[in-house]
Amino acid sequence: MQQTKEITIYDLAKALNISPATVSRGLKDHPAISHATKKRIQDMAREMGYRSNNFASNLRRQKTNTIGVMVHELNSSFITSVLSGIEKVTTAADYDIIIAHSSEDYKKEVANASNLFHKRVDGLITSLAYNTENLDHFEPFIQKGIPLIFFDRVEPQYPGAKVVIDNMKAGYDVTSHLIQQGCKRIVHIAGSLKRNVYADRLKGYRKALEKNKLAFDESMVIENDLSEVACVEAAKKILQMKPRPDAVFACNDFAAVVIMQALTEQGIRVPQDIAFAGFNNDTIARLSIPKLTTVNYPGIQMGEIAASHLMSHLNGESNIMQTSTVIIKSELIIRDSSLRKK
Amino acid sequence: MQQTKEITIYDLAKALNISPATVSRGLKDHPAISHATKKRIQDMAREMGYRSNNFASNLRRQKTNTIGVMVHELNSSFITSVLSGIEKVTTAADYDIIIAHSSEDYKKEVANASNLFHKRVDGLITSLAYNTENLDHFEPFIQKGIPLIFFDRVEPQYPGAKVVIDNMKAGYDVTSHLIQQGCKRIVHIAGSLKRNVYADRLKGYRKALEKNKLAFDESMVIENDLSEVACVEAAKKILQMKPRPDAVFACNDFAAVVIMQALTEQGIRVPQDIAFAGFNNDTIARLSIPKLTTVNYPGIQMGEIAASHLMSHLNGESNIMQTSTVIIKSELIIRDSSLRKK
DNA sequence: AAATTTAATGCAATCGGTTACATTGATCAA
DNA sequence: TTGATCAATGTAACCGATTGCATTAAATTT
Repeated sequence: MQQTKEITIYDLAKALNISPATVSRGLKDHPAISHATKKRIQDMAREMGYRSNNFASNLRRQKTNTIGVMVHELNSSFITSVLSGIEKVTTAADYDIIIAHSSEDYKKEVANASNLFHKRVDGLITSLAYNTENLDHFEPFIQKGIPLIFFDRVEPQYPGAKVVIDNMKAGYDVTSHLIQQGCKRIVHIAGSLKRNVYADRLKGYRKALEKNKLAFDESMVIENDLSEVACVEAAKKILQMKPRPDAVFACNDFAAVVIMQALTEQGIRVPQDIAFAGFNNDTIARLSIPKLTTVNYPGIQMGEIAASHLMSHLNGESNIMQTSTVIIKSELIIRDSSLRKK
Repeated sequence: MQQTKEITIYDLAKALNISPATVSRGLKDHPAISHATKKRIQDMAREMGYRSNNFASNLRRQKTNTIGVMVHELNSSFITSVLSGIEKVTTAADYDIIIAHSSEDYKKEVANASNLFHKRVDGLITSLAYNTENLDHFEPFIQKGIPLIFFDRVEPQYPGAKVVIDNMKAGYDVTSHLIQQGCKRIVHIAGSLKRNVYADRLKGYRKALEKNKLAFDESMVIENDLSEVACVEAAKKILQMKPRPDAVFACNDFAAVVIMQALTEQGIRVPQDIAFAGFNNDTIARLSIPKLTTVNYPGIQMGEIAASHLMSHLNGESNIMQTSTVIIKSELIIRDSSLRKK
């Protein structure tokens, strides 16, 4: 608790009998400072326990070297992959990141945006919350010309930079696969259809049905918030459907596993009675019994691409507003939950 | 991209023909400012799109109103619960939090600590990484009197504030439960025994064996990093043990489920042939088949307690260095994976 | 009416780095 | 020898909000 007084470059300057300017330069390897002086400065800094004051520096430089990352949740392996992709790139470019999560809540997303804005991040990477209604909270960033890049859950109308996968194609692929396995009555569990990712997967689902001359039945699509409670509810609904569906394509792995479990408890066999497919390739997809067919989401790559676009914009090497949407490849991973033919 | 010039309190002052000091006070509801003036200031601020400069403020106040939270991973529901507990308390106290995660890597933990130190957080809440060897990287905080509070994974030697559960008791309870279910050859999957949480659970395991007059067999304890690969490896080892074990008590749910799945694939029935218990009550414990017996970790409460201790220290209401260890209650959750008797 | 208290606002120094623009002394070319 | 060039360092003005200490005017007391 001895509350050592904070050492500043002025203290170092006095101790070394040189000017604060020289100290400042010496600490950051400025070319004009002689090697000998640099060493003296750095040694003294270490000895006296100096730590630079970021605020003073940021205040003067009008730059924070920090970027904000806003996500809807932390607890999916997709999101943590994206984060690690972002971190890899930003760390290399000597930027810090501040992670904010909205717990899928629009209001909290708004609060987080405002917070990051006041923390003066140099740029922002974002995936929208489940129930985000508009992009007004990003206006301040746009006004000040702070670069913005959306990934995964994006707003189709927004004209700026986005990094996504082709959700329609992925939805199409999953559904086609189920059809190939002999399924004809496929339930689709969708998240909020306001979100591009869910709306597009539904489109892909419909397209696959059409292509295979299967009728689209509105009552086979269940839109909910993908929570455990909602999925247990959905499972009940599925049990009551007549004739019974022979496949479930859920918009994420968690939902798929919850429903799969609820049905298994009722004595339904997977995949023989009902085949299952999820989305995201979360850890749980490998740990369920049977293992879950899903779509691999290249999270790390997504994070890397988003971050490196942002970095190159900040370096003036490119303009993010001219960057069109980047679409990353995803891939279907077939596992036991949908394999009815060998 | 119009890069509007940043508005400062000086601009507001000029526009309103008053002093910057009054503007500063008016913006933060200082009692000495008249109601009318306050309103004029706040209206003008809104109109001109003013945003306060945190750096200038922090620099002047020598305080950031930000606390750092360092965790080993983000992808467990235990950790996200702790975070939400912390957020609840800090938000109410008007503090921001910066979350840093080490991906279970000591080096990254060191880097994060240094980063947060330079960001000048007013306090730090931490759970150690898997392979953290010492607490040297916290020295700077201690030197400057920045309050520090550890939770969950703590260093027993550290004399300051800690929030933990009674891991020994929890380990004892789990093991006793398995024994009650008729298990006599119980494998224990431990994480790094350098970490208190794992070492203590092992102690509890041994104590329960002793109490029930079962011999402790070193070869029944497998210490690994709890990764998927290591657990698959462990499952193989278990298969080769003769006579075959009749229970597995793993130090987290993920490990338990991975091993359970690997054994199930070999035709072993759970819980009849081998009973299972995990730890943490992660989501996956409810989604596995059979559902997993585990120990509930009161994450939210842990976060709340850690944060509120920190807040009251920062408010000068108490001294964190005098706070002894806080032990929170955990509880055994019995599910199908260990129920051999009804 | 004079003295005192209270309310509202202003002045100016301060927080600690950064950097454009000197300054100094030394080295080199002519 | 003189002027030019260069390397190394110094000077001082920022960046924007905060706050102790005035100051002024209005309200209240004596």
